[in-house]
Formats: sequence, structure tokens, C-alpha cells
Amino acid sequence: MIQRPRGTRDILPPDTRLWNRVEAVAREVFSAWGAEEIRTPVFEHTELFVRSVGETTDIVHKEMYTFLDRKERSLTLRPEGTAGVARAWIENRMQDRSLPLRLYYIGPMFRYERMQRGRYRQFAQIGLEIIGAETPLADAELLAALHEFLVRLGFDDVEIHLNNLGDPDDRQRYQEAIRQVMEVHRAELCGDCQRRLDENPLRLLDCKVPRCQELSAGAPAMDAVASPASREHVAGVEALLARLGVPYRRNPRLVRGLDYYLRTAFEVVSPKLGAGTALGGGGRYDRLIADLGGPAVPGVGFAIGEDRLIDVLPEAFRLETLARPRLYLVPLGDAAQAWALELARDWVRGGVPVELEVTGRSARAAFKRADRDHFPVVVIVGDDELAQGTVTVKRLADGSQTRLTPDRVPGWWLEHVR
RNA sequence: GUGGGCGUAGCUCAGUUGGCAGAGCACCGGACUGUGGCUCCGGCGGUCGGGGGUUCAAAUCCCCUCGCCCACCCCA
Repeated sequence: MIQRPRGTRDILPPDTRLWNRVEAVAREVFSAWGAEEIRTPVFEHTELFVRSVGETTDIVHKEMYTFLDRKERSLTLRPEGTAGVARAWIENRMQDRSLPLRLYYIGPMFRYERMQRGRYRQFAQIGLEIIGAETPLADAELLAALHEFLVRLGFDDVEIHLNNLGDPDDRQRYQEAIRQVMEVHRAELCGDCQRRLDENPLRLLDCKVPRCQELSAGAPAMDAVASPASREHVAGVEALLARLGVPYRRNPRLVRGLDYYLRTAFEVVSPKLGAGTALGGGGRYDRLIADLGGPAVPGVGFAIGEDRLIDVLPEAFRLETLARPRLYLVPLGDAAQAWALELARDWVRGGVPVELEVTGRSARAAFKRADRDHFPVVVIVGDDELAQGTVTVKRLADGSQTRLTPDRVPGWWLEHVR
């Protein structure tokens, strides 16, 4: 049998309802904050990601789905969303529109990784970008929109971790500073950290090995080395978040996996996901668009992992979404079938979700199924009903049963079920 | 990419020193010819993940392979 490729998955009903509703809430919230949807290709020229995400990052280094097309062009399935948005922004001369522009996207991303819980080779992200504003106010608005989205889904236990990554020049100096301080302890560091010391000293701060954490605790915080301008910027963001009551935590060890972030960087974490597994993240990328050959336009954005979001969705939202009452319409006998179909159409038109029993199963079997599938109401139409022009309506919860004329059914449904 | 665990019915699993592939649940039907949840009875359902090897005989032993899970790395 042919199986799905490793790292992919089938999302089946009724879970698709969760996906649809989460996406509907995202569209609602983000568009209420003035954002418009953007849809960019699922694959791009490889060069785009190499230049934006960063050559030394793991994503580019070992996680990209890269292939040659029939004309030998190197293409890559997008591993994240911001690069494509930035490219589209430049290519479509969106700077000619009034700035800033708020853009959101929803769609699949691809990273070649060994899968485990919350990590897939194809996964979906929901992202929001504010392009064309460099103020702390823009960052705070972005985080406010993110927070509102999570609140609307019923989350009350997610945390926003925030850090200042400094300006581009700071990063060089900071890496050097870490390297200097930590080089002395090289022998005591774990193997991974010894490698990080050479390749990407920032990542040292992120190590979970206790001894490494002790040692790196002595390293200076980024914020201490960062430019005054960047410190002021992030402090401004914090003040605004505090004013709004958006819960956040300063985390000086926060490092992100993409090179284009500067100044504000953040992650959304859930206690349900375990350390090191973020629900989402983002930050400011004032140089990205210029680096890709566009105008010097600043930006800030985030992306959240939809798969992970749905994995830890609050129970109330989950139950509310999954419970979708339908009226179960059962024709008994050949004579009633055409009538039942007609009634189903009329009631659906009247706003009642109907499931018509089309298999011809017996009344007994139909009730068994109704019970198992939690239909709140069964409507029977058979020879008796046909003769009298009324239908039998039974509520499963208490077993009560009445006869109604068909035109009264939608009203009855609204009154008793919805 | 590294390390560990696991693949037997739709699901959860049992299967003795190698000897006829099983149970529970679920599904379909009947008892109850148009009324659910309980009970009883019957039925459907299997390349034992796949391939090769050893053997009179393999779910069981050996080799290879595919898939899944967990941890690491890293991230959504």
C-alpha cells in the first residue's frame, strides 16, 4: 500500500473543523487589526532563503527541501513565510502603496527534519507582518494582535518571551564577547557547545545542559552590549505591552533560528509543549527587504505553528468546535424517501443542518447510530407521517417525541437545539 | 544527522521451549417486521509492516528493509 511521505500527515474530520475555525479566528482578528491576506508561492528560488534566512542557520544548512526543476533551476519549498512576503513586497512594488502595510498569511511550510511530536516536514504557519514602520508601537501592536488571537482561542497559559537582539553591528561584537568569555571554559562545555563556540556563539545561551548554563550565566547579556538605540526600542515595546496588560517575560537567553531578526525578538511558549518547543515566534527585520534588493523598509512579524497550536488548543474551544449538532432525518420505507429528500433540502435552506439517512437502514439501526453519533434529534418519516402530512420528531436526550408539520421544524430546531 | 523503543483484525492487545493466528472493543445483522443506551446470539474482518534466510514446520530464530514513537540537534 502507498503510504503518505514521512513527516506529512492527513488531517481528517472532525479535526478539519478545528483547523477551519482556528483559521477563521485568525482572519477575523488580523483583519480587524487592519491586515490583509497575502498568498505567495509554496516554492521559491533557493537563493531567496539562503540570503534571507541565513547561510549558517540550520534551516538553510540541512532542513531545506531543495530540488532542480526541468530547466535545472534550483527551487526550494518554503521553510518559513517572511522571506516570500518580503520578496513579493519588493517584486510587486508594494512600497508604492501607503505604508505601513499589514499582511497575514496562512499556509504550509516545509522543513526536512526527523519528525516527532509537534514537528513535521510539512506544517502550517499563520503569520502576520507589519511592513513599513520601525516604531516600538508597531512591535507592540503586532504582539497585541497575536495576544488577541490567542485569547480568542481561549488560551490563558501561554507566555511571550521577549529579548533584544541588538542591531546588526552589535551582533558581531556580542558574538566576540561571548567567545572571549567562554573560550576559557571550552574544555568544560558539552560537545555541541564547543562546536557552537566556533560556529554560532549565540546558541551557547540556548543550551539545556546544566553545566553549560552555569558557565554561560557569566556571559554578558545581549542587552548589555546592544546599541543604546536598540535598548531604547525594546524598552519602548515593553512599556507598551505593560500598559496593555499583555503578559510577557524578558528572556535574555532567547535566540532565534533565523538570521534576519534584530532588536525585538520573541517566542510564544506553552507549558503544554515542553521546553524548547515554541508555539511561534517572530521579531523585527529592518534590513531584510533592503538585503533582498528592495528599498530600505523596516518590518516586524511573527509566525505561529498551526499544528502545534491545535495540539494544545484549550479544551473549551475544542469541545465547542467539535460539537456540531445536526438533525438526523430517517425515511422508513420506499414511499417516504423522495419526501425525505425534499424535506432535507427545505430544512437546510431554513438553516438547519441535516443528515439524511440514505442507506435504508431500519428504524432500530438508525436509532443505534443516532445514539452513537450523538445526534440530538431524530426525525422519522414513514408511511404514517406521509399519510398525515406530519413528521415524528424525537429528542434523544430525554426520549420525548412529538408530531410536527414540516414547515415548523426549522423553528422548533432553533428553539430546542440551538 | 545521532541514540533508544515499537510494528499481530478498524482500535487496544494476548500468542508458552518454533507446532491449526486469538480475545475484548468497534462494525453489520437478528432476538425486538417503525424507536437508541442494557442483555444475549450470529456475522464481517488478517500479505502477523515488507523481503530474504534457517527449519519437516516461523507471528516466534537470523539478516536486510519500510514505517511509527521518544530523546538529542534544531525549530513552527
